Amino acid sequence: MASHGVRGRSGGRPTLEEVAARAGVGRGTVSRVINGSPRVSDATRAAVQAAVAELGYVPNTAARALAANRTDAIALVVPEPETRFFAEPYFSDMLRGVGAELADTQMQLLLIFAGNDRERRRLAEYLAAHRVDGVLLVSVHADDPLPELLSQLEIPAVVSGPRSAEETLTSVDSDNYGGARAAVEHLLGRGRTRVAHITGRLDVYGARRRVDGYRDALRAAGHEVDELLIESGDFTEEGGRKAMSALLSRRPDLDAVFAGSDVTAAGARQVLRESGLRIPEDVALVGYDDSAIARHMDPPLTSVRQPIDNMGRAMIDLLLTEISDKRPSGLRRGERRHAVLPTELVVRASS
Amino acid sequence: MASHGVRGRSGGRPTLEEVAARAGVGRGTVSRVINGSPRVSDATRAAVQAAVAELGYVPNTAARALAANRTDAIALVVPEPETRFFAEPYFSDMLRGVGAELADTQMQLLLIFAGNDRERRRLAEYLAAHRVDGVLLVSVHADDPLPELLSQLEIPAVVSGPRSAEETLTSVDSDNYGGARAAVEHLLGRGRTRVAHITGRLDVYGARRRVDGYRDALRAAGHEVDELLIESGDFTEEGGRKAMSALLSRRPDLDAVFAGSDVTAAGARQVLRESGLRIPEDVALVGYDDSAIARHMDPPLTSVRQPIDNMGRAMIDLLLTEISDKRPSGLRRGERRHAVLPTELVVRASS
DNA sequence: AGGTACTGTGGGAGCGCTCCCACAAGTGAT
DNA sequence: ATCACTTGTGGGAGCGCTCCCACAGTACCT
Repeated sequence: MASHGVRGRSGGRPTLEEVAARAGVGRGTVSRVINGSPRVSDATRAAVQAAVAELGYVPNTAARALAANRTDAIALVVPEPETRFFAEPYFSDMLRGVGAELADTQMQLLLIFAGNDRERRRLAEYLAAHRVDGVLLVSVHADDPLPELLSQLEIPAVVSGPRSAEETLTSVDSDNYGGARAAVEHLLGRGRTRVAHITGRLDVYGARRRVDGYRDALRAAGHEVDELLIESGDFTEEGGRKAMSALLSRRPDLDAVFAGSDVTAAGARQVLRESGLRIPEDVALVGYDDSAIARHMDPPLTSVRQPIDNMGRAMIDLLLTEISDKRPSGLRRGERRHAVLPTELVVRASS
Repeated sequence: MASHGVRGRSGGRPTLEEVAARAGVGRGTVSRVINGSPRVSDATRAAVQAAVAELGYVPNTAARALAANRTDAIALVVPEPETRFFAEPYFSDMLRGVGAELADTQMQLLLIFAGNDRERRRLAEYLAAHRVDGVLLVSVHADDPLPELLSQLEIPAVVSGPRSAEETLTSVDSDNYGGARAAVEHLLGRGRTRVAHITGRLDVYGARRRVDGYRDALRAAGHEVDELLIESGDFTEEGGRKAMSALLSRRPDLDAVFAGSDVTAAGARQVLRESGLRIPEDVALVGYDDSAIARHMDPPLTSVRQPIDNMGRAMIDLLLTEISDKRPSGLRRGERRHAVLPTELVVRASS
């Protein structure tokens, strides 16, 4: 009878029960101490902590997860192939912020790629098994079924880069509107009067917000918006080249360009050079993202920096709130939250 | 009484018991089907599978982990800061291999950085809590306490790049000896007779093996080893420059250089150029790693490619075997294993 | 006929925790 | 003295699974 279920005993690790015995208290009390409940007297707490230290007690995560119905893990879902993940600094910055914010939590971060169908199916299973308490979604496409799945499964989730102004998921974004506005105001402040804009992909909400910022900056400064100075791009270098050519043929007298991304700006720069225009003497150029390209361009590119790591931190913040809001059975506190973080204009030689 | 412990019920997910009831069998039988035990009749299996499908049953990982004393998760531990992880293609290649090999398993991969003391402490706690069934260690330093901790906790582990010929952990490595030997034989085959070698950091086992390969290739071809043609480097570009200068001053008549890494080769190349020596006409150059540098160098660099993604696959393979060897209580089958994967010489214009 | 073996199955016990009810003891208002 | 709280504590029940023992049924030897 004594030697009945010695089977598992997970490598002889001490259990809550043993700690309780050692400290001369009940199981519940040890649990309370471990979980930081305030309803424990100081003396008892000290005794329990001593026992924990002596025995080298470490809670069994699986048992906790089973009893409490939570996993203490959250997933960072990257809906891109791994290659892109490594190539774009966006993700590593994001990961850094997320990691930092999570460091003094006991939450575990899982990195999950969902770049192809197979991986997406696996992710769906994973979520169906409720193996995480919450999900961080970086850059979702407008038609992605994932958000729907998440709310169906009632899994808390936070998305970076909302899909629209009516985003249903809690979201974190940088201030695209404000960033664009600051960029244009900077150009106007430098005495430029005919500021063009090469947009990003307009099915991306953030790109549309940048256009809004561009327009409002002009209006606020008393200029009227010349639609011929707006040309849509797609975030790529090639798109930047095409758009720049179009703009130059329509408005050869333009004296500044605000590009939707640094890469786009790089494309625009090529065309400007080929047209014999000097940067910034003839045409000032401003990009967006403040990526490595911006720093290494000739001349160095003025650009709008997004606080990506802080976005990561904010995402964790919101997610943890959602998770704990959900915990006390049923009733949900707080509304859908949308955090918008300020951007910063980094002025360099191109403007 | 009926509504007693409805508390958790994890979002109303069906349980094993419910599947059993639906299929008209016992709990044990369902468990057997789920876990692919062969001791189930075909008819019963079909009935259970139908019930599983109808109910949309997904096993509860926590319960399984608790009962079976395993986690179905393994950790990929990167003993470097995150920045390095993103910067070096080594890790992304490794991750790709690991991911691919794990794809048709139900094992979950955790990526854990242990670049600073804080992270290392966190990792230690993590391992102490036995939150993973096994650990993949990529590139351990000779004095790292991690291997010791792992064997103390009896956690299966596989390391890439053994620390010595007596590595105690199961290891996977590429054939440094063979790769070096092939490189040197290639140079000799091209008619070079005075082949120098700039080594890697000699506290790294793989670098020492490359020196062995270099020596043996020369001897096998009937040359004797000229110690003045060997200069130690440290895998860096600066180290390559210094070593090359030293070699040139000692042996101005050398006609080939085998460098310990592509980066080292890049350093050597600079010095050769500055000395007015042409590559490959005057001096042939071969690197190691076949990194992006090699392809983009002028002239493109002949280099030894390591099958990093396959190393990742092999590591998973070995780790899974260790884990399952450990499972059936106590007795360990098989010895410490050391896999060595073949390298490939990629010939380009520099030799 | 009796043994011995194997196949397939049901279900008890137990994994280590959290949750919550019960209850003792103390505190203050009535 | 009584009631009503509050604070601190113990421990039962239960989370959903796996493991393993027990046992019925069948098959194949002596």
